[in-house]
Amino acid sequence: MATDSPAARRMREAAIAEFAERGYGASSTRDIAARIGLSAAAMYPHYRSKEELLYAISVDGHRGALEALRSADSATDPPLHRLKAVVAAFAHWQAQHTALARVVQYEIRSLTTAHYRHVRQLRQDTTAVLRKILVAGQASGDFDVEPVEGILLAISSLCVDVCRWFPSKTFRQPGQVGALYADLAAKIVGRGAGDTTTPGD
Amino acid sequence: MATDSPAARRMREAAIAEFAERGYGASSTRDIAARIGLSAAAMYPHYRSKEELLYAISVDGHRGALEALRSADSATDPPLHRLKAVVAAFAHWQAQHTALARVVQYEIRSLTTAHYRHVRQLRQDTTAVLRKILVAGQASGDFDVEPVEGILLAISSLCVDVCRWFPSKTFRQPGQVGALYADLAAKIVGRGAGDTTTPGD
DNA sequence: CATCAAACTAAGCGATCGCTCAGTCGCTGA
DNA sequence: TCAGCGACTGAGCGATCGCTTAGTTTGATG
Repeated sequence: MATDSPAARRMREAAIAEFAERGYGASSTRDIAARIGLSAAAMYPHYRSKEELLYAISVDGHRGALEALRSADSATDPPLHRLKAVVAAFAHWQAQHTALARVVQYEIRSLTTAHYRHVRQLRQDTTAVLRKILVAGQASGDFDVEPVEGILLAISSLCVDVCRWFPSKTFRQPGQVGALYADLAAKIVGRGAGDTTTPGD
Repeated sequence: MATDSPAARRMREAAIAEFAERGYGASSTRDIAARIGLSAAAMYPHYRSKEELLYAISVDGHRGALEALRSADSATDPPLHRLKAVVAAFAHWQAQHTALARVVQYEIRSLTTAHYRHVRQLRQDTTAVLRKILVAGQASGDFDVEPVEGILLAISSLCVDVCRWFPSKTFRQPGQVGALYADLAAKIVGRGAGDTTTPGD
């Protein structure tokens, strides 16, 4: 399907807003189409079904987040610098793309099993970026991250959950969240008093 | 309405399972009733509407979590001990009541504005339990939690998000999560090497 | 200008939604 | 014993759901 045409893109944007606001199950294809002034049937030249629209959004979102993490990382930097950069980028992305992130995080249960499997792979790729850094830091002695999988889970969880509450009364700018979370991650891995510079913010 | 009768309770349990699995908007009153072998109309002697059923569940859940935090706290203990106890209880509750917690955290958008306001108060009460401890620890010099609202948000967020991923491959028991998160909270407030005992696990 | 493909609409399909209503059933207190 | 009441059912209301179909419009291509 031609999911890269301007109309298809606008449909996705409308659907992101609708899905984030009401949830996939409570959103109607009529309301989504109406947001951009089209009739209910206008979706079907671009997406085979409502679920395929969700799938396209979900893949887009997961790829975007993964790309944000990867481009924030630089394997030659010291572990703490890498960790802070990647955590800041992750939290920043979730805050920057709140609506999309909510769809990405909360609506995956509505995907077909085949589509879910693809998306799950992208999620694992994302986690892997952080895991590599933690393992490297543990090996070099820069981090104290035992148990690694637990710390990894917690740091990921922290970043992912940003999309649930952002923006708050005290946090309105994605950069604020990125900076705070980079510092928190540093504290968690046992180097709170170390490098206090946060790349990317 | 007689929302404390055995039938009403069973309806809530069925609805929790359904709402957690599919989301409020995608759940039907027929499917909920069918879970306990009743007809679609059997809900209405107990709840005026589907939304009131969600509201009853939401209030129940928020009260339960709040009570778990409060009964884990003891104002005479040292701040670090209090923090670890309350964080452990919070994370433990989210893990123990995954389905209920998901409804509580993700479906509040489907409440009427009046019902939402009530529930929001309960949420603020819950946050207040943690805030008191952080402020006390900051005042006594036990904690380094600047900015307080940021640290508070992060610790709360960490606990709340447990319901999204629990159980995972490496974390199957609520006590595990409680213990890990108590240690993380201690590291975050700047006393990772201090008291290593975690009450309540 | 004629042709064709793709985007889009109006209408409507069958299914399902939340909810109502008339009536049945079984329990309870006088 | 029996009137009354609340829980519950089966049928069904009007509305809305995802999606299909037939037909119109538009813009690019020969």
